Amino acid sequence: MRDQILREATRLMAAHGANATSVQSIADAVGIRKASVLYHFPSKEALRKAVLNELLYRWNDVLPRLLLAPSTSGQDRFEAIIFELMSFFASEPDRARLLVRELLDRPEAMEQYLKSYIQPWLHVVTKALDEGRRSGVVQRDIDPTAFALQMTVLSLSSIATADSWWFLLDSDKDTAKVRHLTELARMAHASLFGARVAPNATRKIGSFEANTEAYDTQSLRSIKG
Amino acid sequence: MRDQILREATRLMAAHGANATSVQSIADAVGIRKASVLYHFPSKEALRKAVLNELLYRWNDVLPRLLLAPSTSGQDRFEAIIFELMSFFASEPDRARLLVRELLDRPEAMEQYLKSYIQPWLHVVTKALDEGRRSGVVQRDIDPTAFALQMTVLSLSSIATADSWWFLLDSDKDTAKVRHLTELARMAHASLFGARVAPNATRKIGSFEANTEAYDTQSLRSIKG
DNA sequence: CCTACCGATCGGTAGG
DNA sequence: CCTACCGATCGGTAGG
Repeated sequence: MRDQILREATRLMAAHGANATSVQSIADAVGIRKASVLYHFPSKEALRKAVLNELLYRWNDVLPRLLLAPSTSGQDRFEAIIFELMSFFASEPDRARLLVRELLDRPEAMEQYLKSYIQPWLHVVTKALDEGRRSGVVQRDIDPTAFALQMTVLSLSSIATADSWWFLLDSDKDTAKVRHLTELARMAHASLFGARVAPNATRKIGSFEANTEAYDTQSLRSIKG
Repeated sequence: MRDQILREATRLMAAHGANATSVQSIADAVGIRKASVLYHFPSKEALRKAVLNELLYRWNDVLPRLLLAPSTSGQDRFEAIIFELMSFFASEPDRARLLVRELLDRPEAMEQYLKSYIQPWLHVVTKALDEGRRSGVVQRDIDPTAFALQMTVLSLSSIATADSWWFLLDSDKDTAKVRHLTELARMAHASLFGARVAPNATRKIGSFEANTEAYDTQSLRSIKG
């Protein structure tokens, strides 16, 4: 039951914001009384924090795959990191929406979360980018930390707001999503390496198309690569 | 008085969201009674729409400079468009915050706004990028419409959420802002043209530093180029 | 632009 | 996990 409350709270808070989500609306979605929700979570604030912690806990599932990977400065490594980043949000857009809302609603409170969850990851990526820059693989005039942050914000927020503007991209929602993620990956590649997309990048982008099925909870028709 | 209400409403709704901003809090900020706010604007919904329309009206100030410019496909033109885009949000971050919130809160209602205000602009930029691509100035594998959308979303949302994460970039807020905008411009350039930053791009980036003073309403110390 | 007031809903509690 | 209830605040109105 606790999990069910958490799931509905995540969905509603991602859609309308934590402030605009009443405890009553969560209770209705679960099918219980409001007082019962407040039995599992002592206050609405506690529920909000639980939702955010659950989200960041999932981030810890994906982090090790990035941090423990060998610290080479090859293109493959950077492609993999960007792929994981995009997949994390694309596979569960509510995460993206919730995070953007928290960044807007509680900037000072998010600092400690970013320090715990993003700072270490950012440090490793910055180091790898610096190496790549010295060895000439990565563009010389890049600002490694700023680049990593921008790519994170771009993945996060473009997926969070996609429901509003995908129609500008294509009348078919699935096609729009593929074009959205493909161009995102291309921009990341070009920003890092400058030149045209390498063969292996095309392979990576291809896997987005397979991954797109998990982009939304709605059932999506199969997409051909 | 109407303008004063509109100004405080914009500020509060950008900071906390329209749903979380009470008419009472706006009245308090202006220094009048709640009923007096509802004399100038018949309902909270009308006030919210007035705030959004005011914002989009300002967008119409910047649009002509982009649409009426000669439709060449040179690098200068693209640099100029991206500069206007970034300046529009950087000079008034409340705009960015408000727009991101609206995109999240009312995706279906935003469609008509995007159709009126973004679609025509997007069409022109797409055409120019297509020309540039054919003439070899712009990267061949670019998706023009998706690229223009991504750059808009990136400028918009990175400025909207910057208060949360600028400390990850630099302990000095002004320095962080300059690095943020400079890397944003570099990414746009590299995504478009692939190679290193051209001399004229450096000039453009330089003007961001002057522009940064308007980044925030807080007083900022002078930044050296 | 104000005072005074409306019903509805808010987060939360008592008590079982 | 429920019923029943709390004071506070919500958007909005009547009437001046």
